[in-house]
Amino acid sequence: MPQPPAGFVDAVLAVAADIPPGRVATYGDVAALLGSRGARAVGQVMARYGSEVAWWRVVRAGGRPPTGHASRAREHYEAEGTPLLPASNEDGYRIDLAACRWRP
DNA sequence: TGCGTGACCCAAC
DNA sequence: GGTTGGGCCACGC
Repeated sequence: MPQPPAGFVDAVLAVAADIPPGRVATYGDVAALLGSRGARAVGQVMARYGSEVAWWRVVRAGGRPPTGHASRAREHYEAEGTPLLPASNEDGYRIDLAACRWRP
């Protein structure tokens, strides 16, 4: 594992680690908790350091899984009992934010 | 110091 | 219901 992340990165990972199993938070929510609107910056952090946290608990607005990782994320959701809903998109599903959206 | 990048978000057509 | 374009932010070179 790389050296300890910088301030913003550490904050993002801390929030991700704070999300309890079976619940999820959106990138925008995580950014808002950090006092910033850099949802993309959060995605950058997850892309680089996501391997060390429950990245699947951080999803996009609308309950869609991270781009290019829908398949792996789905297995974690089913394993943790996260409520999913059927969808006609390529991922074939979406997360039920109304039921499992986490807020501090 | 400055520009390009990205697991994004929202409003509009 | 889907696609398009613009905006925001932190990071790396």
